[in-house]
Amino acid sequence: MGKGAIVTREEDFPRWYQEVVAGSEMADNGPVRGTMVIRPWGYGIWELMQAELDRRIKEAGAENAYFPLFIPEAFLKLEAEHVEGFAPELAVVTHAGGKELDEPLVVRPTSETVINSFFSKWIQSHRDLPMLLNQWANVVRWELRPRLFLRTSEFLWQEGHTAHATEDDARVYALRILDEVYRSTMVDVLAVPVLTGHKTARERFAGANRTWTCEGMMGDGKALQMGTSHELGQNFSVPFDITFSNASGSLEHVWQTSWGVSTRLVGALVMAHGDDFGLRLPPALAPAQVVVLVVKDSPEVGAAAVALAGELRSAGWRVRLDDRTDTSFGRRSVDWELKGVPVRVEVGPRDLAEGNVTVVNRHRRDKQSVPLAGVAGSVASVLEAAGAALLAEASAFREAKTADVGTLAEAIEAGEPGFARVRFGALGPDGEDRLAEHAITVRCLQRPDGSLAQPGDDEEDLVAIVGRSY
RNA sequence: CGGGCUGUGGCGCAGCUUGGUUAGCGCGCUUGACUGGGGGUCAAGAGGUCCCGGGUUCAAAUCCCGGCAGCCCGACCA
Repeated sequence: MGKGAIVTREEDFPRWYQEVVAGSEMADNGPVRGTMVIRPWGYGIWELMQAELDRRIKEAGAENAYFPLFIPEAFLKLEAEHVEGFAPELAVVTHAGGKELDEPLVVRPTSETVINSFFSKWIQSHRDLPMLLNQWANVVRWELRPRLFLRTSEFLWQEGHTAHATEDDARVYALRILDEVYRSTMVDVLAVPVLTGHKTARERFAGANRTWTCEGMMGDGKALQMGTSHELGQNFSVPFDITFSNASGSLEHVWQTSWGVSTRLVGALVMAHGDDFGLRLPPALAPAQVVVLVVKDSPEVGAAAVALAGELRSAGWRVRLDDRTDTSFGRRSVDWELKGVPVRVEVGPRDLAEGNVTVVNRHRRDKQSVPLAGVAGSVASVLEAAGAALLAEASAFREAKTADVGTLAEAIEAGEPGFARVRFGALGPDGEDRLAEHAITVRCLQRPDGSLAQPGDDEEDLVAIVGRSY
């Protein structure tokens, strides 16, 4: 890969990605196409992201559990829309134990059906509600056209599944997850601004009454659905017979939600913040926040680098010491730049002779000479400002690429390179079909002020955010 | 399943129109030297069933026929 490999241009994105976070095996894994390989650096980013999500999920009251990978085919068929939505992308096991199975087993594409089969046993009384479960697992969807991280045939995710006594409870919880877990992680941790809203009937999850979504804009102006939270109504509780005795002793079906985000978020992070020189990581998600680089080997330089790394570590930062002087300095510094490490501290004989080191800010790509005693402070100020700076940059970018329009034709024009905001009713009855002819979809619906739709709202009066998507 | 396109060392490609010595180039890899403040320079070297099968020809990576594989754009989607 030469200089100027870009993530902000779609066609260069996968190659770029592979070098830093992914293996090169995705499209080259024999018959198992489009599965996922994540290199250690990328997985380190995922682990940090996962910890942030997991903490918020627990704060929202859900507990982690684990359910089977294999699902009897009959389970999926219980909910008609659900099976119809997933049928084409199912991987099915027909043989096991050396013989053909009586009933094929589906490798889970999502776990509503297995989990609900347990909910029906576990839930008896209103005292069992709400039941709030989450599972970290990998799922398989045989995608027609996989794309590294953004749409792999196998992916790691978290899927939450809940059961509530009333429709209102379920909706409130779905929205709580959307805001306090998803939006919060995306904005505050990934530093990626998102629009929240709900999907049109055409775009929503198979089996949901309402799908809430977080939509981000990537560096090429395309949208990425970064997470969803569904109100499932009683669509699963009726066929799976999940009932409870209410306070007055009569039997009712539960109201449910499900919600998930995946390793796609790693893709979102790269696509939203990457520049011509590689990844740019918000410090919260950087496996190494600072790398101390030995420019050229000498006893003084080596000792100073070790001391600095120790000092920064005890200040609480994740620090890597790079003293591999058998590799050229240029190579190593470009490596860390490509990986997106927010700060590099370069210790070389020339600076050191004057009592200085060089502190490089990856996001802004500027460097300054700093006295040894001031390094900790200088590093801290870069790291503390970096997340907000990335968020501000991405927000400004999205705003610049978003147009308010009044007609379908204008929405198509503005939706090609970015987003268009248009009154949903203005698109007309076949509006979504017309948009689709230009590979444009309604990403979400919101109230004109950007807030979430409320139960009584007339959909025609909501604003549609339209654009091209991954 | 529609619409474009491509198969040539590990990766990316040129060569094919107009057949002709030993199939080139960049990156990567190995060894050595000089280096080291931005994927450094120089030298030497390893690595090829030109996707497969058949045909035309004195001669095929190149032309013809038939296969196979893969990619991109759409439909599906966290």
